[in-house]
Formats: sequence, C-alpha cells, structure tokens
Amino acid sequence: MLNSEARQRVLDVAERLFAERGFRAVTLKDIAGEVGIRHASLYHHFPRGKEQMFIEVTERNMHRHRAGIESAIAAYGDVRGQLKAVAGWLLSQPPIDLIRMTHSDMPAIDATEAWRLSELAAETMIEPIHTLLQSGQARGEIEHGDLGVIAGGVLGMIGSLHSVPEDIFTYNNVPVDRAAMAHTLIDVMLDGLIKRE
Amino acid sequence: MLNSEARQRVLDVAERLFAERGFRAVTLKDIAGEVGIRHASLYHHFPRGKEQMFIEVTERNMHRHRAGIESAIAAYGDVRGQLKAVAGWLLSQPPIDLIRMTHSDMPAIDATEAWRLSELAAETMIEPIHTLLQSGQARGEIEHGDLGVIAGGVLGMIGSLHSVPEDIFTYNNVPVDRAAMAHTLIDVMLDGLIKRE
DNA sequence: GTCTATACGCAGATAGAC
DNA sequence: GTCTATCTGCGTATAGAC
Repeated sequence: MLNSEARQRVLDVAERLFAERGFRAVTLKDIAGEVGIRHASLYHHFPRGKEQMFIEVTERNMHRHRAGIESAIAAYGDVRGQLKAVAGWLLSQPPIDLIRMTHSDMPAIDATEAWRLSELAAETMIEPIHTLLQSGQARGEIEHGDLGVIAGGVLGMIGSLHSVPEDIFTYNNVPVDRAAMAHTLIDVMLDGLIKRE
Repeated sequence: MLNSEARQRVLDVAERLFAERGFRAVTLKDIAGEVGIRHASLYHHFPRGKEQMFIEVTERNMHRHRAGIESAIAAYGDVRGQLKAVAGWLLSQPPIDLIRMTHSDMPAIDATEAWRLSELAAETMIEPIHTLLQSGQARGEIEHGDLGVIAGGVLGMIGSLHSVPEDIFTYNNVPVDRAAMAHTLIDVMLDGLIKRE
C-alpha cells in the first residue's frame, strides 16, 4: 500500500513540523515522537529518509494551499472579498515562510528538487492571486500595471502576520486578531493611505 | 580587550550567517571556517558558546538596523520618500526573517533572552516606521487609523522581496529589480489599487 | 509496520599546550 | 588568541528480529 493510514499520519506530522521550523530544524525523532513510533520506523515509509519526506510533504502542502486559495477566491465576486478570503485561508494554516525556503530549506536539498519546489511554490501562492487581480482589472475594479509584483507583495504582507504572536495581548492590552489586521491591510492596499478629496 | 579586532571579525561572520540561515542551521565550524580559525577558538571570545554569539549578534544587527532605518527616514521629508528610503536600506541588508525568528530561532534559546530579543526586534523594525507614518498623518499627508498594523504590513511586504531570487531573469526575460518592486508596492500602498475618479 | 541494536559522523563544548 | 586533542550527545541511517 503506497499511501497507507500510517504513512498519512507521518506525513501529517511532518508537514506541520517542516512548515513551522524548516528542513534543518526538524529531526526524525521529533516527527517519530509526535507520531508515536520510533524514528527508525520512518524508513519503512520513506526509504530515502528525511529529504524524501520533506519533498513529498512540501508538494502535498502546496497542493492543499492551491485548493484552499482557489476555493476562497471562488466564494467571492469582488477583489476585496476575494483577497480577504485568501488571507483568512492563509492565516488558518501553518506559516509558509518563503524567505526561509529560499535561503535555508532549498540550499539544503538536492538542487534539481529545490528548483522544482521553488517553481511549485511560486505557482501555488502567487499565480492565483495574480489571476484574481487581473480579473478584477478586467472587470474595471482596479487599475495599475504590475500585478505580478503586487500579488507577491500582498502575500508577503499577509504572511508576515504569522510573526505576530497570538493569544497574548499587545502593549495596549488589545488582544491580537490577525484576521482583523489582514482586513486593515487589504483595505489600505485597495484604497490607499493618501487622502482622497 | 573586550572588543578586539579578532572578536569583531567573528561577530561580522556570525551576524551574516545567523541572519541568512537562522540559529539552528549555522554551526560553529561554519563560522570558524569563514573566519579562518578553528571552532574551539571561538570559545575564547564567547565562553558561553553559540547562544551567546547569537544573542550578541542579534543585538548588534538590530542596533545597526535602527541606525540605518532612522538615517533613511531623516533623509526625506515626505512619507513616500521615507518609505522608499527605508525599503532601500532593508534590501541592502541580509534578510531579517521575523517569521523564522518567532517560530524557530527564539524557541531554541533561553526563554528570557528570547523574549527580550523579540521586543528589541519589534522596537527596531516596527517602531520607526510607525512613527514615520504618525508624523505623516500629523502633517496631513495620510489618513487612517491603525498605523501600527500598517507599519508591520509595510515591513512584511518589503521583507518578502528578499525571497525573490536575484541575478536571474523572470519568465518574461525581465531582470529582477527588488528596489523597483519595492517602489511599486509602496506607491500602491499610498495611492491604492482602486480607481479614483 | 514497528521494534531493538548498532554504526558513523557531526555539533557543541572543555582542557591544556604554545 | 589560536591551536590540538578529546569528550559527550545527537541526528541520520542500516540490519535484522518480531
């Protein structure tokens, strides 16, 4: 059985840990420990070891993100609603740290695989948002040219909210609400900070 | 001599490597190798080992960033110029990955130190931009309330540009220019994507 | 599919010579 | 200030029993 129940449990744990800490910072014992087996048993499911796990897990993660992002977009008809829905999805998932992927995870694995995964990440994360913006432009909702760059910027902006610690209080004693922050940022992106007459 | 020439060379290398790869992914041999000494010699300068190096190096990095950001701001009188200057500074430096700091670096060191460094990072990176925006608001340049959140968003947006690979060409055969991308994003942030009549 | 046992190398750290 | 030598523990990986 190529995708047994046990194998799935391993993938689930590994996906979360790799997403949170990155390739190098996760050990096989961490994964095995959370699954509830010995680390040597992982080699039964992934004979080529940690790197194989990371690659499979990253692919699975990307496919799930693509589905999540696209269904968020499909639920709304306007750019504002769509962007906020995408933000809601992204904040419901473990962080995807593209900086770490580029500078730390990818250099640690086989170069060909690294290139392929980087491409996959770009297609998964940026392309749907880019398309969303282009459709909005076609409908006359928004103007401006560099929608590819802007898609990346939106993504970075939303993703950075993962670094604000949750379930604590800010210095104003206001509880942190990442979704509300995302809405604020998207509104600014759409309406601009400069006063309109 | 507390801050000898040799110690500074170690700090320089360590600062770059920790900034690029994070605490766990950097080994003492990596650092010693680039300095040109044996890893055991590092303990002469940093008796408490890797964690001491990381803490000192992070503090130094933050102090340099605060100076760089503040002098960028001081060079301009308007929000648009100031934000672009800050972006220029940030893109001239090794990436500061706040997501990785939060989810990977900080959990790996002493909790008290981790908390202190997280505070320092927030003060260094967010506070000057927050202040910049408040001044712009006071001058009547911009409107809107949640300037703290917006400062964080700008930072995340600019920082994410560190994950676009440089010295390659995009799929359009257009060379990557991070500074130009940053300017595009800042203009969008100020003017908004929505058409103005 | 999971286990125990084991090999091997690497990372962090210490002692003491020069 | 830097070295060599050495210790200890951990992380990856393999072999083979159950």
